[in-house]
Amino acid sequence: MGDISNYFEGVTTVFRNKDLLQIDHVPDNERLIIGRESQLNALATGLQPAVEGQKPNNVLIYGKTGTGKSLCSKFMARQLVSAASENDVSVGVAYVDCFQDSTESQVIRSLGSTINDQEVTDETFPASGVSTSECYKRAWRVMDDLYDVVVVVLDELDKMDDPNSALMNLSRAAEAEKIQSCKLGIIGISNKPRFKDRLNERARSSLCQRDFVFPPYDANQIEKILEARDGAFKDDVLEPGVIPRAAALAAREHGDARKAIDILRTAGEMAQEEQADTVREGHVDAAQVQTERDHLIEVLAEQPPHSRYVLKSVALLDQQMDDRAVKSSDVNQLYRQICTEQYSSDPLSWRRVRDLLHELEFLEIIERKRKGAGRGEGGYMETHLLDAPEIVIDACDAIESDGR
DNA sequence: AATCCACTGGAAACCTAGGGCC
DNA sequence: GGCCCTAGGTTTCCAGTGGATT
Repeated sequence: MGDISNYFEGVTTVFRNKDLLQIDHVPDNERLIIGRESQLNALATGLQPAVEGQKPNNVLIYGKTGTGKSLCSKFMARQLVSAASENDVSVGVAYVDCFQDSTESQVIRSLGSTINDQEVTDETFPASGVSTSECYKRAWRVMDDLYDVVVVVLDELDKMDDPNSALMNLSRAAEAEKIQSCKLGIIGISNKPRFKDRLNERARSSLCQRDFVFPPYDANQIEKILEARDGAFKDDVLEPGVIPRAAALAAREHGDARKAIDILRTAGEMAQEEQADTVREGHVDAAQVQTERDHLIEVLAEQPPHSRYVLKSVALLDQQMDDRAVKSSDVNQLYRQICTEQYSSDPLSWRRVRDLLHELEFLEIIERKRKGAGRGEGGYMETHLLDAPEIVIDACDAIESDGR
């Protein structure tokens, strides 16, 4: 081995175990989960029967982003698997993010392929080419073949196009004798408390056997959460004010622990980049701006290019109109102009632009209100950006230049 | 309270690309 | 090879809507 490693020498690192600050990191000790004792207990009670190989209760969980819903569900599912295996009960857990897999067909495919073991069952779950009902049948066979109990975690359930049909099919699997020996339990996770209203009678009664709420964390709890993960850093790297500062910033926005952890990790990365020995409060403030931009870029990068052109038009109008409302038809006008002049591509139809605006609203990047302008003037939609226009424009441009 | 209009958003249909099964 | 499936992006058509003005 020659001296190929020079690149890594002499770079001081502030991290000891950065994994602790990844958002999907699930602690292996419940003492590291702060302030969620009653929720963990409720979850455990719901899942309890599965330890004996019985059917677990279906559970519905509400709570805003970053309140520990996914974390607790994953943690408890893992506990369940090991507790059950001591009784010789084999439990399968399928975690499905309905934001990514938003149609019934995608959900069942994703579910199937996570619990599947092709070597044993000889089943496959191709992304296309097989009907949805065939995928269900394959999933039932996999469950019967491999497991005594299967727990399906449906995260971001409110982001599903039509949750009813999938929920009905899953919850009624046993009654309809689709699966013979295997028991199936569902944990549904939703950001919106009103989600229940979108469900029909059957889906609601089966899913909502038990439901409970994850309240937002307060600044104190967020501080403890961050402290619980300070092993991510080397000793004495964090200056005293850092954690309280990060906690305060995150608590200001509806107690989002995920955001707090993001900010802390980014602050560390920034300190490291400038080869500082310690992470200071200044890094935290800079990290907050950075994470906001990063988040925007992450979301926008997955959108079709024209969605970004539309958003950019909104941002430009928002910027130049001071506090006058932005009308969708104005957005369309500017969008058409930007398309031909800046990106030299054919603008999409007016109808499609309205759809893109609708999607941007759904992604919580813009906010809209319907207005009527009066006799002979028609009605229109008032659009507002949720972030500063400069950040939005910057993020759009960053993706464009990054894209190739 | 009736009117009026541009805008809104649902529905249907089209197209392309990707793929499985017999 | 023919027939079946799904997905994503788009267009076309159109009934419905809000609220200031009459």
